Amino acid sequence: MDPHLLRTYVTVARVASFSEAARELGYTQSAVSQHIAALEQDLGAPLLTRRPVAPTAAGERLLEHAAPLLLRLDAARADVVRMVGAPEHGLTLAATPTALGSRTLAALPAAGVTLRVLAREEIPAAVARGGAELGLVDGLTAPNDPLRHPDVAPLTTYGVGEEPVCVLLPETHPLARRDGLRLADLVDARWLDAPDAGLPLAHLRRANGSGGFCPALRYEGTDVRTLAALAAAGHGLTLLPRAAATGVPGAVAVPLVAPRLVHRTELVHSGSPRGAAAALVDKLLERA
Amino acid sequence: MDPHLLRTYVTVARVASFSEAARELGYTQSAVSQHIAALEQDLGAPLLTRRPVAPTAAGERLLEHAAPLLLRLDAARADVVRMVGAPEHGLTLAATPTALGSRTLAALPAAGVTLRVLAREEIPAAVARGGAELGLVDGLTAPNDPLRHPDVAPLTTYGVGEEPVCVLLPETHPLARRDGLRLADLVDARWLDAPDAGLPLAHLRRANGSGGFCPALRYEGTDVRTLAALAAAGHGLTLLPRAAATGVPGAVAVPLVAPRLVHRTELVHSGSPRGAAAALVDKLLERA
DNA sequence: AGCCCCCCATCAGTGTTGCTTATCGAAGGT
DNA sequence: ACCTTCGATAAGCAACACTGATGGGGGGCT
Repeated sequence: MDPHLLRTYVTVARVASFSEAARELGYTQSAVSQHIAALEQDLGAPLLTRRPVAPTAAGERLLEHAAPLLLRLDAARADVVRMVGAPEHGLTLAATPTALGSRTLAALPAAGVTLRVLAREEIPAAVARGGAELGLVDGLTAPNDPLRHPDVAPLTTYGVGEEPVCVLLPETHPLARRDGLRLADLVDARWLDAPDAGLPLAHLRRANGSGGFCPALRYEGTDVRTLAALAAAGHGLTLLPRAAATGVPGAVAVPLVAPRLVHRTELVHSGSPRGAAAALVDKLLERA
Repeated sequence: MDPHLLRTYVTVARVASFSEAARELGYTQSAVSQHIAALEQDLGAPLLTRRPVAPTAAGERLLEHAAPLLLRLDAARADVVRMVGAPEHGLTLAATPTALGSRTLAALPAAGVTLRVLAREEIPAAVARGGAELGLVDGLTAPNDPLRHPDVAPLTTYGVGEEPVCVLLPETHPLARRDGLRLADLVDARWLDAPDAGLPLAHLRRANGSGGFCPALRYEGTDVRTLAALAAAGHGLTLLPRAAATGVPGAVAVPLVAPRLVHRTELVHSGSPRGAAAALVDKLLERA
């Protein structure tokens, strides 16, 4: 179970080709073939069908393990190297679009910041790997409940703020005049599924304890304005933190009153931040 | 960052000796020395001080990563091998002592079961490694909230039951006549700290949102009767699920009424259980 | 059908790696 | 001051991992 073997295995599984994987990894096709054979012999079972190349049942299982494993490996090396190497000057911050409130933006230092907008699940990974010193993740929870992050590595998280959640509806929507909405009444509505820009429907399903919330349109970008425009145009409802939901032309933001959910954003970093990262952490926390 | 190097590194750090680690791993002292040197060169920093052998700051950091990493590696191999190998006949169940309610015990098949009582945090690891097919973990949460497990591997968990929580007090205790107790009133009481037998104080601190709950006596065994006897003898309070707290001679069990916490037990397994394990899972879930 | 091409498996060869044995310098105990 | 113990280093050897070449089997195109 050498990590190298695992790495070639996942690439082979991804590109569904030995030769292509070899090219990608800079090996010969022969080496890749031997890697897979070694893994299969080690585990005592075929992992891939050949022609077409596709994971077997055991292979699927291994895939589930391999990705987080390799991620953790990268995270470990990055974490140790980071605390050894010189504190770089630039500061990279990975965040979801909805996690970037005005307070956060105001706290950023004037220069030398790289802001990287990523999908929600990629942020802990990016911070762990060292692609970003700090991460801002948001999500839906009960007040004061921490978010659930994929546990990719030993990361530290702090809550940096909670905000009410609103449903964004077109002005013409029959419910647009309400003062507050109950989630249970919206189970059968048409929803936008925008896991990277808005708040994921999966959080809603979990909060509501049941299924429903079938998506009418799926938006795969990370641009909140587009998402809001989609909602205003009547393509479906979406949830946004209040600040992001107000002032959208053609749409109104109605607070969600039941269940009691908040839009919570958390700061995540690995180990002990240094330099500009540490300063930003302090700045964000002192007012939290 | 070969796992072999990592493994020798953690053993060296554990036993604080190159030579001793070499003996334990079946290497020569020279090999161990080279392993550590390779790691240090790879990461670009010393990981251990020599004479005495102790981890440096970077080494400490690496240690935090290494243990879960190696665990996941074992878990991956065990998981794949498990679904390939023949379904063994015996069934091994790992559980905390307080997770074993009468309902669970009644559901066990008549023969061929190995029951392994472990500390709370070891159970997910044991299930992941394949040391047990199934695990039963318990803990304190808000009603219907899932427990938080250390995320050692992709494991599946189901709730199998929730039960009221009681404070176990000596009969002579001034609060023993109460119908219910509030946690906030007990912050400054003397508590037993029995992380493996009872319910960990850390859960309490988290639920109560603050510190306090300083332990008067620490009990490191896994025997609930002893723990109850300690409480009855006045060495400190402890929390137990109602079933385990009732009928203790010399002690009374008073329900905890605020905050609303329940003793929740969850069934954890990895992948798809087969044979006797699958039967037990069904049996436990159908009545949940 | 026949042909060709692409893909994966296998084999032999080779450079590198990883472990062992042997030896040295340094620190601590007696 | 001696001896023991511990970790670092050097040299040698065996196993390993990768390369390049070759072979067999399918699918697609004509």
